[in-house]
Amino acid sequence: MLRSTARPLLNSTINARPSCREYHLIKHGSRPVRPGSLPNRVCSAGMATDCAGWHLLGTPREELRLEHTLPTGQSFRWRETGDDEYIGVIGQRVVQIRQLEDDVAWRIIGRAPQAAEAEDTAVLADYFNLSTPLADLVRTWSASCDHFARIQPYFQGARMLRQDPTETLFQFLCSSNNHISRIHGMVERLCSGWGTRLPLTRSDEYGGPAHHAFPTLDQLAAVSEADLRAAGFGYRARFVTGSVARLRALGGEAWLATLRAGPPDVAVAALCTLPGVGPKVAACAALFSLDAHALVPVDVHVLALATRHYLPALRGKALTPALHAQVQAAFVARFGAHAGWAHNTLFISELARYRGRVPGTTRAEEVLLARGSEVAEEVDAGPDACARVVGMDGSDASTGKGGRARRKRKGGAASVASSLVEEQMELAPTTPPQAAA
DNA sequence: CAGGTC
DNA sequence: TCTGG
Repeated sequence: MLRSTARPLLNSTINARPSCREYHLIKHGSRPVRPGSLPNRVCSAGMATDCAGWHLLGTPREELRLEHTLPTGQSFRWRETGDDEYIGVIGQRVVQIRQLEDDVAWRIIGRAPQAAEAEDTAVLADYFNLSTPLADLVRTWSASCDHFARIQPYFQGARMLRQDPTETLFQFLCSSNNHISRIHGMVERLCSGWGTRLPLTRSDEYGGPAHHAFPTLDQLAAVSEADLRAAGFGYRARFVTGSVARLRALGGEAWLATLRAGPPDVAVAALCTLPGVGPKVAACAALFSLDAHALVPVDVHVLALATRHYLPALRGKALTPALHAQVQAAFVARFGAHAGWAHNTLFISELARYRGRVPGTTRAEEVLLARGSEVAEEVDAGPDACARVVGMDGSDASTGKGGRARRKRKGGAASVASSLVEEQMELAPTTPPQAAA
């Protein structure tokens, strides 16, 4: 399942690293990690066990930052277990992973019996999509978009994962009309309730909860709608049971995997035939698991940033399938074949927890981040360098029809102004990007 | 009260 | 139409 047939698993950076070397720069950001909290040495696959099983991924910080990749909404299978450290499940393996100053260390702490140790390195490289050089792409995106260039240094290493298709589809079935925290719980209950338990191999060092593989389609077929409602799925319970049935009729996991080889629009169309799967969920599943690197899942936040920077004429419009397509086209026109990856960095920069991280953000943008795009002109009419319509014939864009005339916001300019003050006060002190130098 | 799909 | 924040 995790075996890649479409591309080589490793890049030269990974292969070229030393087999076993000392940790030199054991730091988190600017804080040194206390001695003894990390193993003395790390090893490549197959080395002796005195290295405590740790390996280096070989990814400098421009290529992978865990905090921008694991807890930012593309997977709900990771739990933060420490400062810049996570435990999660990749396929049949329980993985402990830790951010270092200019690399990432990992080790396997549990596995199914059939998960061979010899495959560990390849499985990790595949999951983290290491054959795609993020830093090179970032340079081209920064040249194409001033807004991207400005925010990107604060969100380095926001890498797209290459997750299992079935797992990804059901994770994002849960995501519709829902928030990250709740999705996390639903996915966890799905796995612990019906997935195969993965035995720990280092139980002496780990006292946390048990870990489970994501349930197979056959295991999911045994789950009733009532089970799922009891597990807190709400009306999505029927989406899950319905999609399980339809998926099995179509050929199960193997059929889903064939979508990787075909064009992205075919994958999206196929996914949209499943109950509970619309354009957004389909784009998530395709981008996060089916190698559809150009796809952009358009939710309300992505729509907001797109109208702000690329498609001002769409301001105030509803998120219809046609609009979804327009935003998708604008992203591809600007960012190219890996537009979905570029969108990922932009999406993260919009998350509430990162608000205020980019210094010099205009007052208008702060209001927009908090309130949506409708009030932009009331506060700051300054045009952004990116705010040009891209990849459209201009039929609707030039007229602005249906755009700013319809403001359905609650509260007028006065409330905007007062919220501005609140916003400014809430802003965190401007922290420089940790690796801008 | 936010948040995609039917 | 569900439920956590």
